[in-house]
Amino acid sequence: MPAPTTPPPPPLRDALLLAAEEEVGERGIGAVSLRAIARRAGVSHQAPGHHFGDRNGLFTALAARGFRTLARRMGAARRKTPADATPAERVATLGVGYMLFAKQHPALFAVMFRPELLDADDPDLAAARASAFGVLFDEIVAARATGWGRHHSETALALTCWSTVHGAVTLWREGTLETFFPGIGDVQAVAEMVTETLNTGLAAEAGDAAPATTRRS
Amino acid sequence: MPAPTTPPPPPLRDALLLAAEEEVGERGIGAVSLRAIARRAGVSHQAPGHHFGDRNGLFTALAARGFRTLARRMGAARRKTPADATPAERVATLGVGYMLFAKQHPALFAVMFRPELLDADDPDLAAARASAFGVLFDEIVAARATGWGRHHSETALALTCWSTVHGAVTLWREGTLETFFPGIGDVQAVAEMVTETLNTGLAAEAGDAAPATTRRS
DNA sequence: CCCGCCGGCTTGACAGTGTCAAGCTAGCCG
DNA sequence: CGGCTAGCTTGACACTGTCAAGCCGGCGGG
Repeated sequence: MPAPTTPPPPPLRDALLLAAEEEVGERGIGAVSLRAIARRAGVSHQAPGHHFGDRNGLFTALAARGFRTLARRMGAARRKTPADATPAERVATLGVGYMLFAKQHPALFAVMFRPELLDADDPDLAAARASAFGVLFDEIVAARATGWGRHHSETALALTCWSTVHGAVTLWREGTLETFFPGIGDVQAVAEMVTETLNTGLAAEAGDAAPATTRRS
Repeated sequence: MPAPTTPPPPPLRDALLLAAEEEVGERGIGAVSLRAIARRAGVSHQAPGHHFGDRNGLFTALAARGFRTLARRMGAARRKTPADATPAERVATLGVGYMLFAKQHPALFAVMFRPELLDADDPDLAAARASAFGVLFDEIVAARATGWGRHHSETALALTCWSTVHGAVTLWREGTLETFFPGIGDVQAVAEMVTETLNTGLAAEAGDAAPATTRRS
């Protein structure tokens, strides 16, 4: 009874998703068409429609795949952080991982947060998205249990951290950051800057003589 | 010599931009077409092309208009803050204004940050965008001069604040926030939550007995 | 053995799209 | 009065997403 419900998925499905990712990466999300994807995969113009129903169906499947690899990537990043890392560092590592993912898989990231391309109520997409977010949320809950950000609700912490990295990488992708902060550098630099600023706290410094620092060394 | 370079712009231009905004608001950014905009404005299918060159030309003009009203709105919000407000409050007010703008003008906001719809090197768009960002940046520089966030560069502060509010409102618009934080409330509530969390500082609390607070009362 | 069926994919058609090219018309200047 | 130009229309074309029907090879039951 390995998988009576899902017989081995036809390889064409995966080939189409791969072709879609490549096409988005080359032409850009605004100029991609189902027919071009089909051409790239070497099949008929309607093959995507056959497998995914319609346009949104294909992009939904692609986004779900994106959320799954994001979850995997963040999980791996978390596992690789040294055991003696501070809670702030652990959360920051996850944030940097989030932003690096967006750089390494621009086509996936472009689709994942474009609601008009997605079936909002697709259960597979919802599950994939939840699993990715769960990695972040679990880490924040664990960090808060050690005192980090303990004066805020878990909701407020997760919301703010996620918003910051998501906003930063979104603006970076558009080239907006490079326009307003010339020479600001790569995503890595941007990521470290925002995570450090967020972690250190702003208002607290106005009254303190020494800044509360994030790094141990 | 009032305006020898720009003769009074034909009213149809404005009518088309208005029709475009309405159309985006109703059908959504993904389903809007030049022909539908022309129909709504009661003109021929090629009138938009005549005035704006092509699809991106129209959306670029619309985005520029959006950045101008955003700049105006943030300027007004800044002028309305009480004279005895703390620097942190002044910056937070601007952030909340940014997010409220996105709620009140969803169609404009949708176009403003969608690079594949815009002519990246349009000077009018660049100027409008810079003026909006300038309001935020000036406020942050002024706040930092009083000690707020003084251990960070102006770049780091502006980048982090902007990223946070931009990310929060982006995620909110997609409905993602309501999915993961059910009952989190309106943009206003989200905005106050992230600005307060950002202002208070996280890591600082791990070592301090009392939280560094943002509010005076 | 053969016949029908069914999943996987193709072919054909259609309305709708963005854009190029040419045409129209009203108002102005000489 | 003749021609020019700005502002808009009309016509055409290639391309898109999607609906409908068709093809075909392998499988199970008689």
